[in-house]
Amino acid sequence: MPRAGLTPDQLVLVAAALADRDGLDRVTVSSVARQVGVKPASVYAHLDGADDLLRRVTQLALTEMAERAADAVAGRSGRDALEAWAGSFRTYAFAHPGRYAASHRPLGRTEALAGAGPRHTALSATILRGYDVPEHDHPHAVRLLGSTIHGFLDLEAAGSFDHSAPPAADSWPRVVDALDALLRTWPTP
Amino acid sequence: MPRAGLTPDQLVLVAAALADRDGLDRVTVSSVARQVGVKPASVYAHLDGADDLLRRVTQLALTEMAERAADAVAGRSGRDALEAWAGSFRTYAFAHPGRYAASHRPLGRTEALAGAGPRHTALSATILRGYDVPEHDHPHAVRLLGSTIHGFLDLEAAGSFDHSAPPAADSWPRVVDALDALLRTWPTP
DNA sequence: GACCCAAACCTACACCCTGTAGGCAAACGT
DNA sequence: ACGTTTGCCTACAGGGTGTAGGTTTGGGTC
Repeated sequence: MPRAGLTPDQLVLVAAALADRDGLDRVTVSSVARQVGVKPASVYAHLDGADDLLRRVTQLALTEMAERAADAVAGRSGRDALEAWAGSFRTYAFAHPGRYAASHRPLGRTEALAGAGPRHTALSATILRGYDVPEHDHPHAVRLLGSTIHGFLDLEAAGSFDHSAPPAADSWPRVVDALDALLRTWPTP
Repeated sequence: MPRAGLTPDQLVLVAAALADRDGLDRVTVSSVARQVGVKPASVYAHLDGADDLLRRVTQLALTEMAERAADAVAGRSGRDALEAWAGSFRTYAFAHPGRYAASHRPLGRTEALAGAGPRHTALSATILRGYDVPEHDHPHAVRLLGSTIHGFLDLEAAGSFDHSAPPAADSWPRVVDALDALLRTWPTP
């Protein structure tokens, strides 16, 4: 019986590919083992079980999204930056639906702070720098942006927009428009 | 062995209660059977398996949410209506986290149209009636509202706001403010 | 009131996934 | 060449899904 030469990172990449192809719920220790031609028990030597596997896929997705978002924002500001930033998430969600779904899984405080979380925070701050939102409202504005973008992509992926016209793709630019308008005329109570 | 007198609706209520108490992922044919004091196989006489069970919980949640939202909006308009409408979802999400999670599960076209979907659509239309959004932009506006509210509640439930100040509850009114402002000054490209 | 039948619930089973224990063999260092 | 470590294995326990087929229960019928 030849050795497959497994590594945790390789297994995580396989799991991510499987998530994108078959859906996140089909990612199991067994399916990953099958995919790499190994028995399930062997996987446990490299990963701490199913939870650990999924947590790592989540981290991978968050990291990849932060990279792509940073690339998209680079050299842009204001509305351009917002559009590119939001668009990078949508592109990623389409290209990697399983990874994107994984990115929503709750993480512990430690993992969240150790992973790509801070990079996402920094990127949001970059976006806001192009607008006149008061400093102390930044957390609210960041949460608003995150909520709207996440909500839209989540509902779009779930097919919630499929039952009414027009196509979801038509609404996306309007949603980005709306967020831009909102940041330009940020309401203070 | 006395009869338990199971009905599909009763099993779905048990499943919903289980979802709220233990999390949606703990809702299985087996756990529901255990809860009502019956063997798993017996449940299959009343439901078409795990998928059917979860689909029915989804429908239940959507229906309950439509009812509460309708109650909240009744007699209000404009900003008041928006606030009450959005608030009803948040209240529901807190009171019934498992049901709320179930409400996100994708439904087939037929089920979506047969269930509470149209009632939610009608309610959204009621909200928009209090603002001057052009008729042909209504779908976009509805999607924006839905995306932001769903996104916020989803991220809040996942604990994504727990790692930064201030508490998520502080951001909620600001998000509703923002949506109100947006609908009042709806941007047309 | 006895009887019959359909429904409700059961046992038993096959299959898949998780996770642990312990075995064998390949690769590595000396 | 020879241990030792490491990688992958088999075997198994435990739990979930779903099916097949048996048994009991309770309501309708005469």
